[in-house]
Amino acid sequence: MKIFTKILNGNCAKKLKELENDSVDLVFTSPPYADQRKNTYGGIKPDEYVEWFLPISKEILRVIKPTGSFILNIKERVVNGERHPYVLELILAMRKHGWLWTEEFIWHKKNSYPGKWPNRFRDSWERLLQFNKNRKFKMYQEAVMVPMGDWAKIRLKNLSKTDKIRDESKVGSGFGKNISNWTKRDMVYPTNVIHTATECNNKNHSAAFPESLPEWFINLFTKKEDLVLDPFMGSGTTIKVAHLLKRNSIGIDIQEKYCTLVSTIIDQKEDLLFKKSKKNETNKKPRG
Amino acid sequence: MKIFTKILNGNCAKKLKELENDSVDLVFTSPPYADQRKNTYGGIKPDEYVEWFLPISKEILRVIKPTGSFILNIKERVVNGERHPYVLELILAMRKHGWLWTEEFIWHKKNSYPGKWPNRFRDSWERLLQFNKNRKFKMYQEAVMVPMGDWAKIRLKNLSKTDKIRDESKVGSGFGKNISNWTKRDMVYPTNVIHTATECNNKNHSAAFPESLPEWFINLFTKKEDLVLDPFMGSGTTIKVAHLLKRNSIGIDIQEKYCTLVSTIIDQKEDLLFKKSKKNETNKKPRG
DNA sequence: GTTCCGCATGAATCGATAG
DNA sequence: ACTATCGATTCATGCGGAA
Repeated sequence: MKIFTKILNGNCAKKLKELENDSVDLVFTSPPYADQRKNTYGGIKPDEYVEWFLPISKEILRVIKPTGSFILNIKERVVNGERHPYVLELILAMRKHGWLWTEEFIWHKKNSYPGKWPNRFRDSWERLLQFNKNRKFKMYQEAVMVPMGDWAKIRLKNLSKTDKIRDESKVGSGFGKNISNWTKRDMVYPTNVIHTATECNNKNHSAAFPESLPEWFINLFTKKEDLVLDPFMGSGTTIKVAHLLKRNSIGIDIQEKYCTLVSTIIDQKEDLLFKKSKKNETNKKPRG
Repeated sequence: MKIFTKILNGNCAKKLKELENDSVDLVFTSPPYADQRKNTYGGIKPDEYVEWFLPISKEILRVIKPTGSFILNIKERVVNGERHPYVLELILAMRKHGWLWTEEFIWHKKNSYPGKWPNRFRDSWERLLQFNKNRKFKMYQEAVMVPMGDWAKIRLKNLSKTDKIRDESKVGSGFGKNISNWTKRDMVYPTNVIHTATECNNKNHSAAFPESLPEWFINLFTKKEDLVLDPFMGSGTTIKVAHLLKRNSIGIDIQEKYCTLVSTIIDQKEDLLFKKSKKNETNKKPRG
């Protein structure tokens, strides 16, 4: 099984034109938010954000497979004490151009940026918007099942303490039966709220999101040898995870240094895969 | 201190006209979602939702104080496999009519039990949209401070049955010691993600949300003797909590049976307060 | 080999000050 | 009046060094 990883350096609106129609299984990306990343993307103004993003979303719509999914990680800024509506406007605009707004996952960032303001608490969540070309898309739900977590444990404990069978009728819909099934299994399906901490430990290169985020969506929407695309690659978290999970991938970034960096890392990993017998040459802490 | 609780029976668009300008400190409500509660509100169609809600939101804008807040609990339905955009359109429309969209809190319903559909996981969150008349509004942030900014941990601390279970993957390792650390540590401000278990304790009538939800916002945005309004009262959770927290309140509902029921409950509680020889201070720190 | 403490560091936001 | 920049605020996390 040979996996390819393509890194393209340039403006993604242009570079996307080089890709074929209906060829990508999953687009997972986190574009620069409005007024952020000024040094690299020129800091798109909130009022111009939709206009800036629409041409890119059109290209993504072209290159994605009818069965593919587009996950867009984005959050609106506060402007003059108010949430700026550009994300809402973007969703509506993308729908007009043919995208289906299938779902909105919530990424709950447990360690969000600190701060206290008179009118506001810390913003600790971001949107993960799912768009599709078609009502029928591929989704491998079993790939992201989780060990039965807090919910089930607490729930089961409470149930066992009180009575199991009586109260179920009120809640309805065979609640009790399902419960007993779940106790036999160890895995349950997750919900549409994902909680992960942001990684603040990278000394060399800060990633916008932790690896577990693209990992979850790559497992959910692709299988091995499928094609993953990140048109705003940045430090390459998506691409690296895709490679690790044996998915083909294409990353695009406007900054050459990121492209070089990610290429190097991917090459190193390929090397490691080859030399898998000698596992101790990594930069991991040598025990003793 | 004499607290009043007014229950109005009728269509809220009309009944709201009886209220005075700039008189309400907090509106907390959960309107019927599109296509829900067909028997009472005629099952508003998603496509007509904005049109239906706008006259009501205008009245709310009129009666709310310049320093007041409007918390709208709402979530869009899935229609034909796609999230319907009526909530997004509503936010944009309300902004055009003068509302400020200050914040979007996320209510994470932690114990909504797992479930799945072919293309969809369990939906375990809802929007709590905050709208304001003015950039300057009242917010009593200290009233909702928590020991270490995570509600889940609070819950774990309070639930002595389950105090061995940790929210995340970190198991073992002196969990009990950590608990004692939490109690020593100072109070911190929460974030804009609210975790609450969905309570299933209402025997007679299903409430849209647990009491802890309006409690949090009433504590955050009002002080004692302020006025709380819920124009879609339903089973009256908001009104009951407001009364408990010594806030004046007005509840409106189109169904007479709800109005009668809530009135009865409030009266009963007043009786209890009398007979209990006023030993009723909660463990919350009193304000004002 | 553990456990514990100290420290740096984030897709931030507000209000004040300066041009 | 409007934009641009700066300082103050604040907390979960994971690392490294120390007991």
